[in-house]
Amino acid sequence: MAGKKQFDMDTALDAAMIQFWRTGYADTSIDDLSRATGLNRSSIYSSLGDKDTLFLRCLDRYAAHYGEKYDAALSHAASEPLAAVRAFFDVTLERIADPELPDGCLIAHSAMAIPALSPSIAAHVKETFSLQRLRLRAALKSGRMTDQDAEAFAVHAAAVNQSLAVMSRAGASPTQLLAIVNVTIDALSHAVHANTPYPAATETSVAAG
Amino acid sequence: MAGKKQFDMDTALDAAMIQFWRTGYADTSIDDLSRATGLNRSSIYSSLGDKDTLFLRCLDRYAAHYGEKYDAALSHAASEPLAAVRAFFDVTLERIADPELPDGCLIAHSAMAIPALSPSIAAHVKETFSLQRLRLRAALKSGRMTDQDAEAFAVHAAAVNQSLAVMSRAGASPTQLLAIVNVTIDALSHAVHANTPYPAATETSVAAG
DNA sequence: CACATCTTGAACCAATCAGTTCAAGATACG
DNA sequence: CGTATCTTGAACTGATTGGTTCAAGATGTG
Repeated sequence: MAGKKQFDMDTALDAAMIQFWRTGYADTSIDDLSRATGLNRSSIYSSLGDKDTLFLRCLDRYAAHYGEKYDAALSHAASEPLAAVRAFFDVTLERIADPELPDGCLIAHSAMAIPALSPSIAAHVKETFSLQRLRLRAALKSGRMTDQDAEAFAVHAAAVNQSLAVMSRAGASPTQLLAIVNVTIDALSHAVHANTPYPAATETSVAAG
Repeated sequence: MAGKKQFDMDTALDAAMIQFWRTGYADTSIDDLSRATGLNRSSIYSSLGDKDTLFLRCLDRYAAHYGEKYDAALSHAASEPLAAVRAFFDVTLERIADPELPDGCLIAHSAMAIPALSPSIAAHVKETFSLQRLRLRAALKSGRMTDQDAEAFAVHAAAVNQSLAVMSRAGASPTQLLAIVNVTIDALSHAVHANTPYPAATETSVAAG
């Protein structure tokens, strides 16, 4: 088989990304990637680059793909901040619930491995984390929230969001993951209502159904 | 050098634990452990066991050491639930702030790596996570909190607690880590006060100083 | 058919991995 | 001193790592 493009680049990159996502940088060998993509060992090097280059591409691909989804979820934060943050978390919860995809999170896993990763990859991971926080902060600011509260809730929500990845790997049930999120949403609800001229504070239980 | 004990077992185990803690199971070689403990390669095998055995011992050591600290922090949860949970998080925050110790968290890192770990180690990690949740749940139940809320806040607090490890590795500042915790404490405060016969609800800002 | 292009598999390299073995040396005790 | 006990360093095995090279074969185009 040769002549012209023998494989779909997007499909191959997705397969590599999912492999890194599932087992992380350290526990993924070139042979694993070869098996996952269906590409030959030498084809990977010629088409996808060496391990570090490929990992960076997968990192960017992951960040871009879910970054778009997070952005879309938060897009109506100005009018409906609570629903927007709820939608934000739903992106992660649905991803975890999808049996086609690994649980965990490529970015969180990479962050944990930073002391063992190359400086350039580590910088990339930190950048991605920072972007997530800024994404949330901008959304919360666009809603009715003070700068201070937006800053605090943004970093909190970013932390809780990636904690879902760890908890899912540790065996937490979908119900428990939802409970984790609900506490945060509830806290956000109080903060939002505190800044609202209308005193609309209906106490809702935080426990997950 | 021979005759009788040439090294302190506790010191060696601590050194091995810290090495695993810093770089995780996959990125820690026997040579790394040899360097970290100061013990010879063959001494590690004869005294500390093979890599899996040693890792399990370090996992248990870590869980026991910080488990005690978490228990102590939560011990006065019945009378002061808010302060107890605050103290619980402080155990983690102080550990992260300690320059002698790695940031991150051995358990969280191991949980992330579960798909690549042996089943017995994976089970051990999940067990440790479960224990942490139960520890928090018991403490919250001993305070003025419904079973439902205690369950929800327990899993939320466990998630937020380990998220601090990931966020610290991702470059979050101590101020940001505190902000993450403050949102949770604030949410807990609302839930506790909601169940209190006295309506003592002073709205405190969630932003970290 | 012939040529150029691309992919493939396999062989190969040096480094590192976990794990074992063992003679040499240092100590404690009789 | 002599002997038993323990630790040590180093050598070694076999497997795996990331990475490279290249001849063979399959394809599209002229």
